[in-house]
Amino acid sequence: MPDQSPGSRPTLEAVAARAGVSRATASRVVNGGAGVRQPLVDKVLRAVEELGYVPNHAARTLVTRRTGAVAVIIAEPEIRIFSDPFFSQQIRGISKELTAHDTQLVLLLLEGPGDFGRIARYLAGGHVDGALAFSLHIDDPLPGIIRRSGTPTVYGGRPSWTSAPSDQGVPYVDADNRGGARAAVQYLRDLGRARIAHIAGPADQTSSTDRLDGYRDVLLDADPALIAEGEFTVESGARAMRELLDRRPDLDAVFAANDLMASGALRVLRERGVSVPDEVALVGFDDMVSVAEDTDPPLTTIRQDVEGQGRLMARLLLRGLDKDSEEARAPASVITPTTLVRRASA
Amino acid sequence: MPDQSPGSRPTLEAVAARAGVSRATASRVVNGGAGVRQPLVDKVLRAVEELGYVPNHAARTLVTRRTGAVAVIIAEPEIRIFSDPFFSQQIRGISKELTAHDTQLVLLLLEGPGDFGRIARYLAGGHVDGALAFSLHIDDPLPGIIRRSGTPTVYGGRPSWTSAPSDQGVPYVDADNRGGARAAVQYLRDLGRARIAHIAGPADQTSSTDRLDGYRDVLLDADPALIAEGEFTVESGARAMRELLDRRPDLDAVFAANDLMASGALRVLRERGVSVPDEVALVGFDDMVSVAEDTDPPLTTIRQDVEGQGRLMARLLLRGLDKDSEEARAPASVITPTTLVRRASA
DNA sequence: CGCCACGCAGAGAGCGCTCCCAAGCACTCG
DNA sequence: CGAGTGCTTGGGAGCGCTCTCTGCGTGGCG
Repeated sequence: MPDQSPGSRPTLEAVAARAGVSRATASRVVNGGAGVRQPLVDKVLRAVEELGYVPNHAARTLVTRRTGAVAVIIAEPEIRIFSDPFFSQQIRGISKELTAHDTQLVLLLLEGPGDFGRIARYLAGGHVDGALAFSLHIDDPLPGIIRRSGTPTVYGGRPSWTSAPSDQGVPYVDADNRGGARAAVQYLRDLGRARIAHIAGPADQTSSTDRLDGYRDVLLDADPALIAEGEFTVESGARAMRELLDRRPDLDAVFAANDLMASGALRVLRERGVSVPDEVALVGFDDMVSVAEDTDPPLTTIRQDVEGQGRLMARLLLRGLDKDSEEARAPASVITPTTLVRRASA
Repeated sequence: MPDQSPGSRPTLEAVAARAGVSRATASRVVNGGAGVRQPLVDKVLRAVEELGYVPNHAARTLVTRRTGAVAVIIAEPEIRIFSDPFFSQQIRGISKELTAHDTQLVLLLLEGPGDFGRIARYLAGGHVDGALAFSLHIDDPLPGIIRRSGTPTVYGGRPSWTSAPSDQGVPYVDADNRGGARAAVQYLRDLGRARIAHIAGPADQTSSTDRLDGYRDVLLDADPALIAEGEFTVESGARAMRELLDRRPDLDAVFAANDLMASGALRVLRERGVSVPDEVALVGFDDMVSVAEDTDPPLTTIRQDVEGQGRLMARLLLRGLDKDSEEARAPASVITPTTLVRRASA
């Protein structure tokens, strides 16, 4: 086959010459062939085949002003991205969707707090058509940078400056954290548990606060002593559980804001000889792969479709990008449903 | 008047005009300013600043034939990328190194077995200057595709068709799997264990076979019944452990080819009331974050510097790319050392 | 004081592609 | 039978940037 002729690759010009047509016609064929008569289409296609022609992306971008690439920006401190399959799954979903639309995925990981300048420059440089951004903490400088760069962006997780799920300003995709939390606590209460504690996530993330809100929705008058804060890690979950146990030894249920913390809590419970779910019922959140199912006992938890969220983000973005009417690019946010998964811990 | 009409970004032409120099001079300044007198440099820089000029990447690529981007190709079935922080860490290292060299990271996840064509087209399209590829199983079509595309590539993990670590053909970075395994088994033997079992990984990956080889290096005459195969997952580790226990109830140590399988094995051991490390000593591999330390008891394991490997891969690739002497681009492979981390399981 | 050499700036030619516009052409309709 | 209509096709002008090559100014040196 026409392997790489060492050095330069064939150009459209070459294809056109070989097919005996003009460059314009060759271009039309390569881009779908609309409005070109069949015999010519075939000829061009054959030439493409024979020459092993592949369009030069840079040249195309230069004139069309579309890069066919989307940035995925992850501005998360080292820790979480390691222990959390969350991003991997999210990215998998994004990748699926982008691939289906022939769009490339440029990964932008923030390297330290001084790295925002690079991101800003990159976005401003028009290297990508749009962006997908994650992990916004309160006061995160990223949204400002993104807005200023004018890059169409869909956020993963409700950005902190949006007030309500119905906020129309910035498009984002998020699980129904509040509703899920509500379901979890409701479930515990239906089980007859009366002193339901909550291990919350970091207060500067909306997923934490939304879940906490859900907890409070059900337990309007919850004792503050029943609430402890962790950082979404196993260790912090263990610590929070100890606090809780010390403050309210009489608690009979725990709703942890994620499975990692739930598993930490579980360990502490076991250490202290508290039986789960008999003495204390435990519910997590996320249905995290290779965590929720692998604890002992397996975790009852709230499942969210992380990969689906990734797909959705990409879809929303691409839709906004496709809109030829530049104005109509205001995709609405989407809240994805959660479901309670019953296992043995509650 | 030399303002940006909202929509189109300023070009070099505009900068040059504003600075009162030619486009060529402006270009020189933007690219380092070598051979341009100071006053002019300043003028151009000021113009850049005032106009908010950012070079158009596509135009630059078109003429320089360098994209300033590198592809990271992950051809792994869904499962592992989710449960395994391996890739995340590796990518973190890669990202660090690439960022330091102002190079972008394009993530190429293989979506299903039919997706190789896309990868091939992408590489052939010259979208990237080089590639970093992972997870090659035996008979993986990827290497062929990559080779044919002529894309300079560094592999992560020893590709199966290389025979020895000293193989000079394809540059790769890998941990000293064999040496690490040797150390693990040696350690168990020094502990006085006589019937050391091994839970191996999938036979079609070199990391598995290399670790198995290391095991055999120490236990030259190991009973085949002491070896079971898993798939690097918790569940498969548990299954393998059951097999092993059924076949050789007298075993007094287990070396698992990764921590995930070790943790699965641990669960089974606990279920069967076998005490670890007293009755059976257990050693894992990888020192996987939020696994090795979080099991009960914590895992003694072989640590490898995954992030460092990622950095190394990127560095090797970039070095090969930088070499202006096109011929000299044959970076050697690197084997990174492993260390034994003593915890409670052995 | 004049000539040569060298350093620095500008002009211009593309890189490969898309897309506008006009030319060509077969048909149809009046 | 001529003009009109609608498709195809080709020509050509750039997209924004780099880079070679030329030209000019200046300084050094004979």
